[in-house]
Amino acid sequence: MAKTITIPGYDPQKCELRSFIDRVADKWSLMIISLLANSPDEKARFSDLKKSIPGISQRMLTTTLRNLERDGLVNREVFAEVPPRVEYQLTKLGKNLKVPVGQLMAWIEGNWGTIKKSREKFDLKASRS
Amino acid sequence: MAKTITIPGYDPQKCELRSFIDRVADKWSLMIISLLANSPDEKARFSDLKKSIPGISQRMLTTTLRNLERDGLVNREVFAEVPPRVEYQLTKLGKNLKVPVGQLMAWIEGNWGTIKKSREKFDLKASRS
DNA sequence: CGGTATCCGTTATGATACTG
DNA sequence: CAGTATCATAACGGATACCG
Repeated sequence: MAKTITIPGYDPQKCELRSFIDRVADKWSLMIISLLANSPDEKARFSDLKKSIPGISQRMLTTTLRNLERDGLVNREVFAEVPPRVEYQLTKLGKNLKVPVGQLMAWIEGNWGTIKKSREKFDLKASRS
Repeated sequence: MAKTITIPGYDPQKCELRSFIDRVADKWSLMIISLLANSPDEKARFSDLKKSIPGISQRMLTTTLRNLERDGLVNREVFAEVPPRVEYQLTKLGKNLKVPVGQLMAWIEGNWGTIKKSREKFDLKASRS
């Protein structure tokens, strides 16, 4: 009979982990959080973010920032200027998240080579069958 | 003129960060890694994982495990028994990833309440416009 | 500059049925 | 038990056009 594995201090039924994973783990969020974390004052304007993230569309940048704002990770400040300026800054909660996210990014950076090799090996083996 | 923000020690052009984020950050991977990390011996069989992850379909569990295996994070061992038994175990690399993933999960666990409140507040404000 | 609205193809994922 | 195969559909996300 199958055993249920449990994670200490975490109940998958109670905490809808998935809801948050969908945020941290979507296509652009981690990237945006890392960029903000490494900006002066942990703050950047829309166009800077757009320029700093290769391949992101305006639509997705807007959408992702809104979601981060909704989660209280990012603050949005509009300046009444012409042309308009909008700045995004990590909130206290966002700055806090910076730590684990930074460690994850560092891990990826450090192990990317190994992962790539593993993928090649796996794909090669798969193609021979 | 827009400034490009850079992350120290990480070049978005060189390391295809996105490829890996897509893995760690997809719908089920973090969950599976955490479960394996908290299993005895960091090892569990297919049916245990299935039972421990509310809502996952058999297809997605298979797919996700294959991808984790491809990245060298998880090892798959088939036992020639009837009925068959298949065990998945974190590799050395996977055990290593455990650390940053665990911290992220702990962060989520600790801040989930705050995030939920922020969402409610945001949605309420949005509905009044 | 920093959006929003719309259209639309691609991908991700669930349901279901079948298999060694 | 642990898959695979097939189908259907929902969600994602890019391109484009337009606006304050």
